[in-house]
Amino acid sequence: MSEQESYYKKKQDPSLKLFVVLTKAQRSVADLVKDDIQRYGLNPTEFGVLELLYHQGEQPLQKIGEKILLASGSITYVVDKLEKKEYLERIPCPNDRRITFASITEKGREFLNDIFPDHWKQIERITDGLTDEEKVQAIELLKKLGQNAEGNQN
Amino acid sequence: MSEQESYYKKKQDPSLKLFVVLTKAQRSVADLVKDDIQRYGLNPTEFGVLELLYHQGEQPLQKIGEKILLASGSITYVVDKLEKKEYLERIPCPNDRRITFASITEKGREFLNDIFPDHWKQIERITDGLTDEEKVQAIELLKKLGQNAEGNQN
DNA sequence: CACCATGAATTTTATATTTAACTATACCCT
DNA sequence: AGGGTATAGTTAAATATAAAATTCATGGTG
Repeated sequence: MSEQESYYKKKQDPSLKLFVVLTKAQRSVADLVKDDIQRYGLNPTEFGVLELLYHQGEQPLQKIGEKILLASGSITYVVDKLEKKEYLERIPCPNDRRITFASITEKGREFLNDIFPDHWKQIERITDGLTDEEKVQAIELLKKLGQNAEGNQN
Repeated sequence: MSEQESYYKKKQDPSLKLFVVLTKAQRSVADLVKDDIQRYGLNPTEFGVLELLYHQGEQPLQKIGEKILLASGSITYVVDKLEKKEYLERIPCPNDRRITFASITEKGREFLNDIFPDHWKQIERITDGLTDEEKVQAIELLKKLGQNAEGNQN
């Protein structure tokens, strides 16, 4: 089989196609969500950290890294930025002096309360290419795909 | 409705859930593909550019940026790197001296021919959480989602 | 108790990417 | 032809992220 034939055959392959289409869709969606978030003066990472603290309460920096998938050095960096904006504060752990908690401030909480409604509306708009039934389908498939891929990490 | 209730209600919302799950799945998959590509000494962007030239022939740098969604400054950067590795060369356009083409070299072509088979195998492995039928379903849904989101960019 | 392996956070360094400013060329248009 | 405007690519600066080295604290074990 020639190079060209081999390529055209491969382009039909569901695995490869899925990878390409997953990449593009996520990129398109993420770019629009990013535009939305930037209007509020945050980038998606900062927003993600703040959201985490809002919903799950104060966390050791370490844990934040695990949940948001960010290297420890990067955590220090974004927590610094959020602290400068006064949306969170560092709280030393009394029992274990190696540990520092990050905790959302009242200002941070109010900030999120202010922007959530419109933010959610934007996400609905951005994803309105699919009906609710299709979204549920997509969620199931993506969950399966993602969980399996994670498990493969060795 | 309290903040907490509002949050828990929102967590059920298919749009928001879809966004979260799309982000995570893509991240898991992309990380593994990245590991695969790095074994060959490239990062995903370099790989993407090279693949584009392999499949679609020489391109004005400008066009590469449009197709890969990369700012013009970044194009210069990755094309420089690929040129240093001798996987591509710059070719000035004779008709329009503003334009420079990037063209894959023989070395670059051989390189991709060497790695494609295993690369495809890896992608199959990474996506094997879904059956072929599910992949086809997911492709349709993601295509629809992505195209619609792109259209929203105004 | 003293030592050492581990773990958490920071610091530093490297890499990737975007944005903005700049240069050169081409096109238009009267 | 000349002047204005748009386009391609590069350069430089700013930002984001990852990777590696460093510091400090803890807990276990000989």
